[in-house]
Amino acid sequence: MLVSNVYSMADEIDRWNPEPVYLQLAAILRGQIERGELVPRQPLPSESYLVGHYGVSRGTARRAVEVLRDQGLVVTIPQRGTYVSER
Amino acid sequence: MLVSNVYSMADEIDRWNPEPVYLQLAAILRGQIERGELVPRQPLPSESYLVGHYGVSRGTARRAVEVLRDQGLVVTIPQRGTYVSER
DNA sequence: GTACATTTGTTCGTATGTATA
DNA sequence: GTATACATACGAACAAATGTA
Repeated sequence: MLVSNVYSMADEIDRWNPEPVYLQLAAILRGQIERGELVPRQPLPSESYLVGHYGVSRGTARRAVEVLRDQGLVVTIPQRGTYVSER
Repeated sequence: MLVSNVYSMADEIDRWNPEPVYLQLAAILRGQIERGELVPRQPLPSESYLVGHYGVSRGTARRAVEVLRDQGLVVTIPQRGTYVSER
């Protein structure tokens, strides 16, 4: 079959995974960007969405976004939102 | 010369100093209060600032501030900040 | 123009787990 | 065993700017 044998991440937080939750979430979002599910110039899910959808605290969500920001994948505009970087 | 021969603390944590880090940090902040660098009714540096500036964990920063609070040098207002006491 | 909701920024309280001296 | 220290993670509250009805 034509399905990739590299199974995609479930896009869920695994509480048994020793990897910190904020890094797991950063990896999930990074994957969505790389797969084009999150598009440049489009807003990232808000912090409160991440909180509700992934079941993490706001601090953890913020930290995940911070990782992506440090990697240049997203840009945050205060009081507006965080957007996927161009390029 | 007129410079005091009591050398001021470098306002840095000394990892070789057997004195606990939280007590060193408390002493640094106490010195800043006594020298008037931190003024009554003005906010103390935030926990996150102390974490970043002195390279300590949040728990350690909190313990340092706790010491000052126990000594009546500062007052903490929940969700607001910690302030240098008057008097 | 006003009121409200949304979103990020910031701060504080608390708890757990791990490591080290 | 105790004290110290760090990293992680939860929750809560308030401020400020923005967008919209």
